[in-house]
Amino acid sequence: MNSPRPPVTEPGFQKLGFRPLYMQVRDMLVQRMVQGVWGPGQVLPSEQDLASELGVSQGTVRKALDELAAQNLVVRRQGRGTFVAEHDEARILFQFFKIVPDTGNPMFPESRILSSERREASTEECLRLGLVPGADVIHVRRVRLLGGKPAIVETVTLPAKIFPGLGDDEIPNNHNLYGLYATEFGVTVAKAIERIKAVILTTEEAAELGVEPGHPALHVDRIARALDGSAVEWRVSLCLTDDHHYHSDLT
Amino acid sequence: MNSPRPPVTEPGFQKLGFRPLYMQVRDMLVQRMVQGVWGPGQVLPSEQDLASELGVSQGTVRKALDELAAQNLVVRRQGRGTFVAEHDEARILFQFFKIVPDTGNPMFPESRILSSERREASTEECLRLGLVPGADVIHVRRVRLLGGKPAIVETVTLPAKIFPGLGDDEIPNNHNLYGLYATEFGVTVAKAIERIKAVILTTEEAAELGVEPGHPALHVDRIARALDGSAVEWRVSLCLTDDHHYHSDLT
DNA sequence: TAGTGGTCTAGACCACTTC
DNA sequence: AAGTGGTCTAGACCACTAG
Repeated sequence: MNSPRPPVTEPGFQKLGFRPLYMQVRDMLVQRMVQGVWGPGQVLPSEQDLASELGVSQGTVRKALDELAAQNLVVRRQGRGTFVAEHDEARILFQFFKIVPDTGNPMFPESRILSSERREASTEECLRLGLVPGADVIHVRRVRLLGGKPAIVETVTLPAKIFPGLGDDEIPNNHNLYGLYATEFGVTVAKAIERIKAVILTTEEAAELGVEPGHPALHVDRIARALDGSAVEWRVSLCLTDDHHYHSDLT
Repeated sequence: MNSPRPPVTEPGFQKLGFRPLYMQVRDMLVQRMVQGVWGPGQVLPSEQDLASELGVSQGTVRKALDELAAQNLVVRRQGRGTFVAEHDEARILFQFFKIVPDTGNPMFPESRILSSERREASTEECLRLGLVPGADVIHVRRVRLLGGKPAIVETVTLPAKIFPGLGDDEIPNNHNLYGLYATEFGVTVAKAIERIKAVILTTEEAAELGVEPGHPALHVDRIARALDGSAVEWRVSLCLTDDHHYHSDLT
């Protein structure tokens, strides 16, 4: 990558070390985003500049950037440039928030923090978040409102190590947490996996949501991962589905 | 597309009629699959052959095929060729069947047909499937088993017009319906949208699944669409989530 | 007008499969 | 050895944005 003829296809290394150039470029770009060289919302160098810096053709840089755009890690804007993706409400709404009204358009929920505390991680929390035993976690419980009515109660568990100081101050209500992770802690949530079950609400849960005990709800268990693939959040949401549903695209 | 210099960028048409060449190529390839020129599992002409037939460069054909591969409509195999995607169990499992065991690998369910009948579509069925009032539909009810135990009971509603003769004979148990649609009726399911809610099973539903009444379950409402975007199936599934969950990738 | 991403081309060579 | 898709390059031109 640092000589005009890159060493990718040197004889003797074709089998073992073969990695397409554009993948190497893509990985390096991700690495720079992880390191914070380019932060969310900032513009990347132009394709030409990246190409000449890396000693590859523009087409190779383009293919790398196309993949990052497909993963929603960058946003391309013709005539302006390529930007590191932000966790603004628009992105959250289309990528990470799957509860939508049965009729009408998706909307961002209001939020009310119920509690937040810091404590030692349980065995299960260590397992799910990939923590060493004894590590600390931060717990946040909150209710989220849709159309003015409580619709979701959720528990968010975070490794304290990568969110230093979180919870010492008040956590803002009505905040987009992934935006907070990005702006305050330099942590970019890149993808997540959810496991969904149907459950019956307990008396306490029902009270928090303002419905009678015995009401059914979706139990959504999410692990969110950063750019480098490490788990940065475990979130369990209980969602009422009387006026809303979980939207899933099978494409 | 039929002359060496395609008319895409003729002066005077740049604004109004502008459509990138590769999109035109992509749409034509889809159209040919819709028409059955190339059926599921069959190999397409090579990129070079398509390029010279259409009077474009290989790179343009490649970009069109790359998009189709990203949509799972074709499968590319280096050294062999590009094939129209099939609805084999592997594809169903990774693209259309989202209920997976809590521990262990995804598996394809057994199936038991409960009933099938043909009747006039209700107002709601016409709405969901885009049918004209008075059109006929075919109803199939079946129970699906995972690990030998009933886990899903579902109702499948199909426009009779595009599945002529279906239900006259016995519908095979244990069959992959999307494979059946493709091989017997030339209908390729290309994508689907699911709306998921949590519900309490009725006495009858609970009996069919072998659990006590009042049990919670996922209510999965799916509209499946063919290559041309028309709705070809409405499926409502009630899924037990005691040993399984709905898997959702937020990528 | 200058600079960016988007499209399209032509050609070279590599990796993989099949005969 | 021949044919396929996969990678990489170099260069031209178009569409869009901003100063």
